[in-house]
Amino acid sequence: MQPLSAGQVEDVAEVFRLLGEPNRLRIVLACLDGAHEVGEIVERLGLSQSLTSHHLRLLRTARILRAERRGRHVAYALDDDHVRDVVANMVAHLTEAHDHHGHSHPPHDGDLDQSEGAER
Amino acid sequence: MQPLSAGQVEDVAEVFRLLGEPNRLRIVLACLDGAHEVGEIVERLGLSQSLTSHHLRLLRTARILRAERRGRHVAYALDDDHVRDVVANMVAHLTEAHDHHGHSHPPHDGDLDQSEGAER
DNA sequence: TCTACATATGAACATGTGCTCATGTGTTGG
DNA sequence: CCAACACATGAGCACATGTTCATATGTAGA
Repeated sequence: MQPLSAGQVEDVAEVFRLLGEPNRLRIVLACLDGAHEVGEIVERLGLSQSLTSHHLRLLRTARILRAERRGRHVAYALDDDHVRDVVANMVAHLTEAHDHHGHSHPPHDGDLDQSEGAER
Repeated sequence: MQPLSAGQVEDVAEVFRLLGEPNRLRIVLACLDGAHEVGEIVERLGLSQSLTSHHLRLLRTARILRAERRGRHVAYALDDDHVRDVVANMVAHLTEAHDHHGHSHPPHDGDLDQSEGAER
């Protein structure tokens, strides 16, 4: 993999950043199995309509989701399969077989952080 | 893919969030091809030593990177191959063949946003 | 057209986050 | 032990971001 240009790095980072917000990620996850209307998403995730719409706008502008009118409703779906792969990949990795530590990670921190756990 | 628990969603989001900052992403990208000492990273990315260390701490705590002492230096590498796959995946997708729009995306915004481009 | 519905948008606020500056901690060499 | 090097950490600040409240836009039905 050749080194990316500054612009490319920022583009990649932006997609990651948008997926890095729990509510936004839930919205994207909800859209993995096809298009869903806004009302559906609102009800299913328990978010306010306004907040959901704001997040949808960000995801739409970033070309992560795509909007389609259906009567007076609007349905959102993944704009491309890029994100589906990335998200599925991440989820698969994070959920599969590294249960040797609970979901709340213990201190770990490798060989460093020797100062932790004992006040000096 | 079964629905994830709230905690799992937040864990996934946290990894995305950490990768969603350009400098942090650059650090991770620099570590894709093996371990690198902090000084190397600092020089290579042109970031301040302090900032680099702060970012490294976050990446280490999140188990994205792993630290290893080498004399008085410290080398960082990917803690697992999860992230390598995800990042490589994303980079591959984002860099390959969808050049029909430049790196700075034009308005797009699908069928909506009809209010844009004309003051009312 | 008027009303109700479904979604989008703007303003404002609290909180989070990246960055720098200064300083602390740990390690090697003299 | 002491100085120099390599890295880590804490405080503080400017700025970004998530959320809510209020309101606008657009659509379908009577």
